[in-house]
Amino acid sequence: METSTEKSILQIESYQPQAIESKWQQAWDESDLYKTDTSDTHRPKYYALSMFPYPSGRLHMGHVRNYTITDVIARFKRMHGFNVLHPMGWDSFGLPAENAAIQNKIPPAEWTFNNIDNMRRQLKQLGLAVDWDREVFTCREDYYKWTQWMFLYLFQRGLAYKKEAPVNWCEVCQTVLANEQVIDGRCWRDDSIVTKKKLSQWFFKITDFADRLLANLPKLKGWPDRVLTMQRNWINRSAGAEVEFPVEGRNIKIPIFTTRPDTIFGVTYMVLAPEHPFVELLVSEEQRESVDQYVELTKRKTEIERTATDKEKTGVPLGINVINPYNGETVSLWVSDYVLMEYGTGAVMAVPAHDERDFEFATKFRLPIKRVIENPATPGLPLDQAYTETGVLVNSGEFTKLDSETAKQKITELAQKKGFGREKVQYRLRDWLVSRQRYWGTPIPIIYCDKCGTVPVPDEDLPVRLPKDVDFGVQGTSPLATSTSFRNVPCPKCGGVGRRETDTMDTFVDSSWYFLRYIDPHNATKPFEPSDIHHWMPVDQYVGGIEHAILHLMYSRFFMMALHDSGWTETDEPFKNLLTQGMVLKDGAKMSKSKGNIVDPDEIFKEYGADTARFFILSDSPPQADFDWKESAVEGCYKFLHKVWRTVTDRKTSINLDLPVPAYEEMTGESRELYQWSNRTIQGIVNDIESEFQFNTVISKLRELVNFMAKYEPAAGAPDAVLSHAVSTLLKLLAPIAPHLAEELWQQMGGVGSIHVQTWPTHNPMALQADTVEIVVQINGKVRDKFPVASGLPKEELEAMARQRPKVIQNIGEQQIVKVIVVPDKLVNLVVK
RNA sequence: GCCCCUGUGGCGGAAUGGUAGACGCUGCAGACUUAAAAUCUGUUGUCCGCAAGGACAUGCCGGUUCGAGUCCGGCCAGGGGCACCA
Repeated sequence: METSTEKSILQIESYQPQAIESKWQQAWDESDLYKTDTSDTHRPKYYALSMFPYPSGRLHMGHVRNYTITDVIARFKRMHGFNVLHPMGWDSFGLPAENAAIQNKIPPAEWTFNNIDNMRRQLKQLGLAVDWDREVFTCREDYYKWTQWMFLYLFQRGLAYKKEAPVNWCEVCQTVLANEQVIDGRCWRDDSIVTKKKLSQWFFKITDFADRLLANLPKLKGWPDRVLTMQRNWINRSAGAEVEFPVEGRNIKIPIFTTRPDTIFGVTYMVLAPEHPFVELLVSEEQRESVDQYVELTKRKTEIERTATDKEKTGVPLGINVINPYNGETVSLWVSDYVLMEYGTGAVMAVPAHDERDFEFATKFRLPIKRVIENPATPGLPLDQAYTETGVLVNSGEFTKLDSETAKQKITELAQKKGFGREKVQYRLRDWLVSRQRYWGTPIPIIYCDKCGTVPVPDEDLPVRLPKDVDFGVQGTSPLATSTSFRNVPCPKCGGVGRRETDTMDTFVDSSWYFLRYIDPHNATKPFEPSDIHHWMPVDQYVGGIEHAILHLMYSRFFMMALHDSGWTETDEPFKNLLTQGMVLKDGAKMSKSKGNIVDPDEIFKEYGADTARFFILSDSPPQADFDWKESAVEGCYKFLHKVWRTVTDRKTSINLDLPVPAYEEMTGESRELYQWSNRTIQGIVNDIESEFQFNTVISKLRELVNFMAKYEPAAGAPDAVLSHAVSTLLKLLAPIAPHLAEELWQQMGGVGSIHVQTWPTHNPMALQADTVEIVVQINGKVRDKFPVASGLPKEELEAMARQRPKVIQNIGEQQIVKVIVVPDKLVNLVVK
């Protein structure tokens, strides 16, 4: 039986993560260890940023992974002498708070702040080196006041406007959605089918920046290719021409957009989108009934039904012709839903010979197919499908025999000269719809007045506060409309009767500038101080999920450009380097409530401690790849941290961190080898971190070092200088990943000051190479023998040694050595014939 | 259809053109223990062989090279983005 005294001694001596973690978290907090003085410009700056969380109430492993990665980077940079800014905040407006309000009768603010309190506790338990004085909350007045300011900033520059348009409506969320929030015709949030509604809504003119958003992409060298490609696809620039086709017998011209003006002599009909205003205007009396029917039918289709590519083409003629301005030919005008009103001009010239869709349509409705580009593979043969390549023009009047590229130019030039067309660049990107018919968001600071029209709320009246006297359950309109005190206000311009805009902003507006507020979070007179932004922006390393590849990352780029253009920021790109971390899986499957395979961070903290969680989540996969959470592997990490503890504390009597390291030349045997291990580890880890933060290999190198240390027998009697150096090195290298354990051992070994303000160890270049190396002997590239040798021997000597190896002699036999390749310290390859 | 990424043991994954499988997880065998836990040691790609050793192995087929997981060309498979975008 052990006595209680023995037990307590045992407890102190063994690794107790929970005890040391809360102890150090408190100590760091009290000593303001992680506060950032943003006015200190002596040290180089480093801005490490995680995508801030939505306060759902509980941290999930995706958060743990995201914030651990950023935290390790921040700590690593701090130990490298950077003045590091590593903030945290809350993307705290949004629909779930409102749903909770309806379901549980809790005010959205209360629900949100309760969640924040719990999640902040969890983040602190994770041991993040975050400056909590800079915490921002997008749902708090001191933040959304400036989101409103941003809206007005855009409004005053013509970049925020209201228009009536067919917009995406989600029946479940009871609000409109931005194009970026509709995925395959479904709502990004709840997967329900999105319908079109014609509504008057606020938009941000992101299309004004389409070219710049695209042109800057190659400059973002620190971004993953994947994300750049996604943004490029989303913006989708096409260069071509706009050409006007006059309507026969009417004084109307229909503009069309085409990327293939070289095929314009092959136009055999023209098509309008069903929503095109000219449909109503141009339809003949005979065709009116069938056209009306067709348009009506289209309206009832969902976006998914309409845009299915495998669907058979449908359409109706309008009973009127248009004239091709190039050759005077008259061709019939049709309406069909394969033409989209939102893209180009909502009208297309149809060239069935050289466009697949037109070919299909023309075949079905027996419309003429006229070839104007020669297919070199089948010259003169009838087309059985559209030939969509470029080539040499035929049947094209004066442009015949030109190649497509030249023809495009000349044909466009002619239109320009004659005034019926021009060069045009078209983007797929649409303006960003920012109105939401929801309560829990930033109110749009606009007042409508019958006399003055749309009036911005003056800056001094900001913030426009969210009212509390609202009915959350109201359908189809913003709950803000149910507050009469909110809604009815005097016009700021004339003092007459006015009424407030009752929609709130898309929460993506809130998150489009939060990284600027962190730099100057308490500024009461401006959203931020421009000179501080100049120093701190761009963000040096942004870390977050791939799901924001388009949405948040493009919106933020747009905001930055808009702010830059009036001198508010020096740079026009917010994020210099971007790391998109992979998902956290559990035994190969995505963690989800429905599968019941969620691993709760709190349980892990309780059972193993935060250091194990941090260590494990970095260990098994590189940060960009998906990560599989395996219980047995967590256990392995926990055991390793115990091993670190034992390895260091067991050798305490041999450790003196102040002891100078003897000259390398004087080291011998095991201790010389240990010193080499320490130095190789330092160099290897720095390389791993600098090449895209490969923390998984950082961890394997730490394990190798500890494995060697665990077997190392310190010199008896006096403190061991080389071992002390190894311990000091190990703890510093471990500090960013397992900050609590490293701090505790550092203090126990007599370290001065926090380990987290120590300078990162540097390697001794002399000690990187082991004293003996194994030379591989290859014959014709195949390994035939190996032998140990002192490192650094010259090539000739290695070759001579290799030639004398019995195995080599035996293997070569009668054959002649025709060539020898020697890689010093590595291999000798004998080429024989 | 267009564009991007990824293919390596039972698993996660390592490999500046130079010993493929580091480091782990799992499994197996053993030591310590009355026993268990913890810890430690060995072993763990496949096939042939008692062994020494040998052959085959990085999705497939070619090429460059003294030497290819790595570079080049062509396929195949998986994942992702865009898509009746004119």
